Amino acid sequence: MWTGSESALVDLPAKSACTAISSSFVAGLDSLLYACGSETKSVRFRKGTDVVIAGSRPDSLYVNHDGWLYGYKILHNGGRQIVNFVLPGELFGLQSLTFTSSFYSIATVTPCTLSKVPVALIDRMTERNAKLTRALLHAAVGETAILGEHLINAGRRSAYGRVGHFLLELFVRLKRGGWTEDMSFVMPLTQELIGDALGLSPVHVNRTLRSLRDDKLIALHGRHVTLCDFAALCRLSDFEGSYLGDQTAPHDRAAPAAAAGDAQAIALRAAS
Amino acid sequence: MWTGSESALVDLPAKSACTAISSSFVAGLDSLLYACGSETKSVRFRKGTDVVIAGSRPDSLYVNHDGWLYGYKILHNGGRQIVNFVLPGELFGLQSLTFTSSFYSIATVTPCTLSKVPVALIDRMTERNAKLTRALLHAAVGETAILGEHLINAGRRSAYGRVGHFLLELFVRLKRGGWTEDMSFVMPLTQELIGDALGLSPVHVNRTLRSLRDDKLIALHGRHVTLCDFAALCRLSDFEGSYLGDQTAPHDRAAPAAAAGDAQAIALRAAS
DNA sequence: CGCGGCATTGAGGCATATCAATGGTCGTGG
DNA sequence: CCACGACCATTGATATGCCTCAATGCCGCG
Repeated sequence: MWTGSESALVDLPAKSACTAISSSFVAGLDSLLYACGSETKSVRFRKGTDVVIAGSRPDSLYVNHDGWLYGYKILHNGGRQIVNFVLPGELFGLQSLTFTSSFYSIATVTPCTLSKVPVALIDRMTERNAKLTRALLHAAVGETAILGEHLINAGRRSAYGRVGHFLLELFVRLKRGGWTEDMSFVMPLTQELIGDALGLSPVHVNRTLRSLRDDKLIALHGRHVTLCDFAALCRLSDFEGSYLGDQTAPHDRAAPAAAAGDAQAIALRAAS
Repeated sequence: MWTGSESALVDLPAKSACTAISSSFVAGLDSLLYACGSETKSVRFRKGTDVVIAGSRPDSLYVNHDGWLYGYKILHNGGRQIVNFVLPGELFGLQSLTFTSSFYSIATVTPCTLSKVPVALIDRMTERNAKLTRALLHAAVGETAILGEHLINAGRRSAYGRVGHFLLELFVRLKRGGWTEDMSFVMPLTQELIGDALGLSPVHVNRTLRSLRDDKLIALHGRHVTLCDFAALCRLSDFEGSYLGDQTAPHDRAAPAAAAGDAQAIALRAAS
């Protein structure tokens, strides 16, 4: 077992917020933030606090610069289901554009710096600015792709497959923003959180992680996760990452010069 | 057991396609269909056929007029997960706007009349028409809400709760389009399809339906489902239908004259 | 009339949940 | 610097919800 200090790991490694935002697959959003800086507030939250409460009237869309959050719902039998994690550089709260109340609570896992954009502002801008609206549309569609994959996870995969798939997805999403190092990353989640995301009990998450470790597929050192055999993990969990990346809009496909990695630049242009 | 002829049930009751479409919560789309009728093709599919194949390059967005379809994915262990059902008056294929390949196959349950709108056309229109783009955005966000609820279903509810929740959701979604009668509706699904949607085996779906029937919560007569105790069903399955309806956009909330039921008219105006 | 698809029911097995106990690590305060 | 408490990971033992296999019967259709 790894025994070094972990204090530096709870607060994620420092990175330029700018890098984190622009690497988001909804990168168009940072143009938005610049365009209306006066109405957009930067806010900080400590770890373990609720940013949005289920049932309340939502009034903002958020860009998460550097922390981890999760959206969840409590059932009346006491169970909790985590619907999605919000990683550094990703946004959340799109539902506030369409619905009059929040379905999920959103809580922080780590300390977070968030940009808070009033819905009213977004609403005003989308009336005129079709390109911004398109960027938001792509973000929403990207979210459906991720949720669909989570549904497949919970519905039809074994615990082994679920945990494997989960780690692979985190890795790919973090890699986009440069939050990985080689084949490893920092995961500030408890096994209970993982269980609530995958529909497993915390002790079974523990046993499953142990199996993955015994099978030399992953390595754990404190909060550091290393994927030792990426290909084998993909195989056992039916992971096929295209639902995460490859965010090239149809009209961009026509321009062969635009490589997949340019999605960021494209979205930037789109929201100008 | 109900023994009447079922031939009329497999082909769902005839209704004006126009009614069906405009009752969709993405009602803005029918304006689109009118606006560019020449490029939009109306197509028919027999029951049990694939409309979209997973992995292929998607080139169209579809409006489903009168049938039932489902989106699914096959895992390499042979399992199938159904991600969503497409009911009469709903649209599908939004992912083609953002991704270069389809993640799911889409198949028909019943005969279907579909309007097929080329992505290129949508793409051209969304460049200029912010209101259409907003309608699509709202459709996409609505889809995330439904998928999130399905995830909660598969992850944290018992079989009993899942089936109950599933029937309630179908009822509410069908009711929007006028496809219900009192507390009952026609459900052209096999128990195997239900199982693949909920992450259950077909035999367990059968036993669960029997329990619900024994408990006088539902009644089944052939393909007719009747909800005998709506309130009790909601309680046991944590059902709270606001994630389905209530699709009032933020800027519409400001106008108190716009009741929830006017969402249709609003979207119509929006895409004009 | 026979065949195929689907619902139904029983029996037994397995994956995962639940309950319970232990120990490690960290933060806090004396 | 040490003692304490909170939180989390870990492991064992037991319980159970759901799955799998298997057989039967119903119904519609060719």
